[in-house]
Formats: sequence, C-alpha cells, structure tokens
Amino acid sequence: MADDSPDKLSQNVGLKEIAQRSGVGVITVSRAINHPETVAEKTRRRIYQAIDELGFIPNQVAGNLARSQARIIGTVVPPLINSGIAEQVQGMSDVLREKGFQLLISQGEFTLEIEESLIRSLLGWRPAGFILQAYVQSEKARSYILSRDVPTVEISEIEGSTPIGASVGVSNFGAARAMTLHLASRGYRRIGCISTPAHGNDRLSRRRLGYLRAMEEIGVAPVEVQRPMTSLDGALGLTMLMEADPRIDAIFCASDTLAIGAIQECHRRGWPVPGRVAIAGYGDLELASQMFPAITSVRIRRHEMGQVAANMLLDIIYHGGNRHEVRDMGYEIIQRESA
Amino acid sequence: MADDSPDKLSQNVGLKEIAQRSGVGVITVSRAINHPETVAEKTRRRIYQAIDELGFIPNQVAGNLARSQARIIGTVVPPLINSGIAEQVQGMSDVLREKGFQLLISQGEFTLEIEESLIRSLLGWRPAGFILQAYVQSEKARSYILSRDVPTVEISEIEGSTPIGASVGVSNFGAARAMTLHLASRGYRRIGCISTPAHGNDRLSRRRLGYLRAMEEIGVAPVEVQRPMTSLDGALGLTMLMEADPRIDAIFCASDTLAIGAIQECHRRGWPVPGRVAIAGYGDLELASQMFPAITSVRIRRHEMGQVAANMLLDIIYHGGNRHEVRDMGYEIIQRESA
DNA sequence: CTGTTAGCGCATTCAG
DNA sequence: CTGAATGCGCTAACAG
Repeated sequence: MADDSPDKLSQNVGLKEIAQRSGVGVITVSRAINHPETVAEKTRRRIYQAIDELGFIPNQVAGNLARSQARIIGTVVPPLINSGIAEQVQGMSDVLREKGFQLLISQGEFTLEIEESLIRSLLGWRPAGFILQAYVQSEKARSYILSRDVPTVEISEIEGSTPIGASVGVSNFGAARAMTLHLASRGYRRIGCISTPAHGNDRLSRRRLGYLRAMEEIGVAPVEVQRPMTSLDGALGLTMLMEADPRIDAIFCASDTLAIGAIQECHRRGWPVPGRVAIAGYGDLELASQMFPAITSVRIRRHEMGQVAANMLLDIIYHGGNRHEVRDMGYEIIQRESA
Repeated sequence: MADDSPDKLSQNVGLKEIAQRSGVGVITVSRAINHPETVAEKTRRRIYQAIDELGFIPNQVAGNLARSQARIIGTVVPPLINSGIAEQVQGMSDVLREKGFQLLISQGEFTLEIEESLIRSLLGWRPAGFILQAYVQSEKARSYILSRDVPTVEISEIEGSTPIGASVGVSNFGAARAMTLHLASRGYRRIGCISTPAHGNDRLSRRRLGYLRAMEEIGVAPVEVQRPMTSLDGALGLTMLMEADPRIDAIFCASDTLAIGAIQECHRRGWPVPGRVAIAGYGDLELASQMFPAITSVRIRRHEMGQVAANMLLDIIYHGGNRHEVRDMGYEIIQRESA
C-alpha cells in the first residue's frame, strides 16, 4: 500500500503525502504551490488534485522557518474604540490579505514597558514588516526594531519627531491650525479647545499645538481643557470651557466624538449651535455628517491611509522601496452647519 | 575566541550563541526561557544576562514548529467600523497577550469564497485556536476547522444554529423581543423597526426576528425596513417608516448607530423624542448615554465577551475544557429618555 | 539539574 | 522541468 504508517491520521498531511500520492518529489509539490509557473501543467494538475483530495493546507510555520522570514506583518494599535483607527486597520487588512500576508495585531493602551515586550514578542515571529500607529515611544522598542532592520511604516503625525522608518499620515498640527483659522475666518473670535492628553508626543498633542499656534496668530488668548476622548468628556469639556470663559463663541474639538458630546450638551442647555456657540470636530466620522446640526470637521482618509501604509511596506519588502519615505495624505476642512 | 564565525552579524543570535556565551547547552537556555523553574537559579541568571547582552529574541516560528502547534489564535471579524466589535477584539487581545498568545486577524466584509480562503490561510499557521465572530457561513470553511480539530469559540447569537465549537454571546432574538415588549409596556403600540440585513443567518437577523415575534405577541402588525448600519440609514429608515405608517409612535433600531441617525432626523423635523416618536437602540455605545435625548438601549458587555471568549478558548487548550460550552452573557435593557 | 540526539515540515541549494 | 540532500532555530524525549 502507499500508506506505510497506518497510525498517521489522515489530517496530518504534509508535502510528503501529496508527493507520494501524485508520484513526484516533495520539492515539486512545493514549487507547484509557490511557483506554479515552474511546474509542468500536467504535473501541476495532478498535484492540485491530490492536495484537494487530501485537504492539504501547507504549514506556514514550517515554510516561513525555512524561508527564515515570515509572511507576517506586525502591528500595534491603540484601543480601536471611538476612533477612526478601525478604518485604518481595515485598509491594511484589505491589501495585506490580498498579498498573502497575515496581520499580527496587538491592541490596547500600553505602558512603555508593555509596549517593549509587545514589540519583542512581535519580533519573535520574525515579521516581514511592521505597521505602527505612531505608538512606539520607548527608545528600547525603537532600537529593537532598528537593530533587526525590520521594514517599518508608521501611520502618524507627519511632522513629528524622526520616524523609525517610512511614514504616512497627515499634519495634525497643520489641520488643527487650519480648522482654528477657518473658524476665525468665519467670524468667531473667542475660540476654545477640547483636546485629549497624549501618552507622549503623538498626533493628539499636535492637534492641540496647532490650535495654540492659530490662536497666537489671530492674537486671541487660548482657552483650553484636556479630556479623554469620549462623548461624555465632550459635554464636560464644554461645561468647563464655558465656566472658564462664558464669552467663548466657538470650540474646536480634537475629535468628532468630543464634538458630538459637546453638541448634545448644548441641546440640553437649549443653546443653538452655532448660534450660541459653534462646534467643530476632527476626523469626520460618518456620524459627523448626520448629526443635527451637521458637524464641521476635518476629513482624514483613514481607510486609504491604511492601504497606503500597507502598500508602502510591501514596496519596501519586495522592491527595496524607500525605507524613509514620508507620505502626506493631506486633510480637508469639511464645512457644515455646526460652525 | 568564542566567536568561530566572524561573518555572523551580531543580530543573528540564536540559542546557540547564548548557550556558548553562558557556557551551557542550548536546551538549558531553551528551558530557562520556557520553564525557568526547571533551571538552577545561578545558571538562569547567567543565561538571562547573556540574552540581555546579545539582545536575543527567541524565534517563535522555529519554536512553534518544534512544538508543532503555534501560540497563535486566529480570528476573523466583520468590519470594525460603527460597531461594538472593536471592544470585543480589545477584550480578546487583553487576555491573549497576557498568556503569550498572538492574535492573527482578518478583517472585512467577506464573500463565502474569501472566507474559505481566509480560514485556510489561518489554518496554515496551525493556530492553537480560533475565535470567530459568528461569521463562518460556508460549509467548507466549517469542515476545514472541524477536520483539523482546532478548538474554536464563536462570539455569536446564543440560540442560532449549531456552533462549530464553544460559543459565547447573547440571545439577540431575546434581547430584541424584550426591548420591543418593553416599548409596548411603556404604552407604545405602533412600533416600527429598522434592522440591518444580515449576510446569512447571524445575530443581526435574529434581532429582527425578535422584534417580529414581540409584535405578534402584542398583536400589532409590524412595520419594518432594512438598511445598512450607518447613521445616515437610521435617518432614511425613519423617513421610510413614517411614510409607510405615519401613526408609528416608537421605533426599535437594531443598533445604536441607526438610532442616533433616526433621532437626528427627528431633530431636523422638529419632532420631539419621544414626544412624537420614541426611539430605542441596541448595543449601548458610549454615545448612546450622551445623546440628547439619552438613548434607551440594550446593553451588551462586549469587552467582557471578548475576554470570556479568550478565556474559554485557553481553558479548552490547556485544561481540556468543554469544547461545546455555551455561555450566555445576558443583556440588560437600559431605560433612558428616548423611549 | 543539565546535555545529547532527533526531528518539526518545508524551501533552497545543487545536480540530473 | 524535476529530484536528493541539507538546514531553518528550536523543543521533546531520554540519558547522565
């Protein structure tokens, strides 16, 4: 019989079994799978048939060990909740899947220490690349990545500190400044700001700085408050701001979620928006356009950003693309009703 | 010299190098890493020091090949946007990370065909388990998983069709029915429904059925419309519903996002909520409690659900836990202002 | 407590 | 176009 080890379960099929069954060597099977064009049509068909009959699924772990580099992209993302991050991940997932890469993901609000250990364990899988959400603050984690020379793309603030590798993003600073100036150009003077404290030097803090810069430019004293990024905090932020200075006539919120919360608070108070106070957001969530009043916001093409990041990475991996390319995705001020 | 291959880059450190440097055999190093308690304190310290000095990160690909099962959990999730799925993923990620497992994720809106190929490639990594978002419709994909005998937990409708393995979730049917009856108990009679078409027999369609059942029970003809799950569709849905029957006095929305959209549409029309029409949601997003009016909704403990799923899976993997456990996480009707 | 001997399943040399 | 040997880096047994 062809089966020389009766103990073997039929599910433990490997290249060898396929090879036997189709009367070729293992390597030919391997080739038929990875480089089909190098195998004769006829042989290939026989092999495919055997694969199908035995329900063979190549062991990626073994394959990638032999190749000594895994078709895996590591990624570390902040909590996806209440933010557009999910769209970025979607974008990444879309293109990577198509190219046969898997996404190894770690999600959460991390301390520097955990971040380090995360990067370490990701590195343990010898990933072909990293896509990071501008989240690598720890010097140690950075040096790990650098020393292994793993191609890396950061989705981040475009003007921030030196990226590890390539990066794609928008100028959060510029966008926030532009939005603030936009409010000023529409006649608002006392513009307040609700921003979210950043865990380090990341994109969120840049939005605040953009606001501050704009206020400096228009020569009005800033009034600001920092709150976590929930709609509850948007409401609280508005309250705090109005207490600090009742004459505030517009508020720039560093995220749409905050803006939504602030607007609801205005409704509760019976304040017309933008009649009593104008509210602008950031991020242009789907919800923003549907709110009453519709929220003036900054549009970021997040899904596309994820796709671009993945493509840049693949370009580096496969074609030796520029490891330090910086791609500015730009932003767009969407003028609606709330400001 | 200790270094007998000068060509080797210092980054290509393996167990062997660590072993040499600390004067022990490779296996001892391996043990010091994986089963520290089986190695003498003193030896261990020497090994750790060497690891540190050389910046060694164990190759998981090799390790898992040897172990012939990867410390990887595969997962397939629908688009995370506009849903509570992100929280579930967060919950899973939290516990898996702690236990040294990595999460291999595929995200998207998949056809049966793509779903199959996804499961196949996930299987290629010989994952220790799967956590699926009730998304495996294809018979072929199911049989793949079954035949490899991979421990699986589905986060899903608790009363749906037979799960592949264990499952955790809530009765979407029951919750939707309960909410509808709740509305009835508050005096609403002509209750409409905006639900989202499901890609198959999943939790979304169960919500619709729960609504339908409740209407049958209270003896009122249902009025329903099906729309995608965006806030725009919530607004459109309300419009369509009111056109179909202007006497509708309450609407059950199969998601909070829809409910938010519907409420905004009411605002635009100058309709008081719940004065003109009451609106109830499902899911209890953070936003729901902050809206004006605050949205009456069904609370699902999604983060916890993710954690429970991960823990059930680990229990199966490590302690031979019940492979077909069904855990009902329950739901809670949160009465607020909108209905 | 530690080391030696064998693979894990596949892909990359080389020949044929 | 195909095949046979060799090794990817680590871990599981068994010995010592």
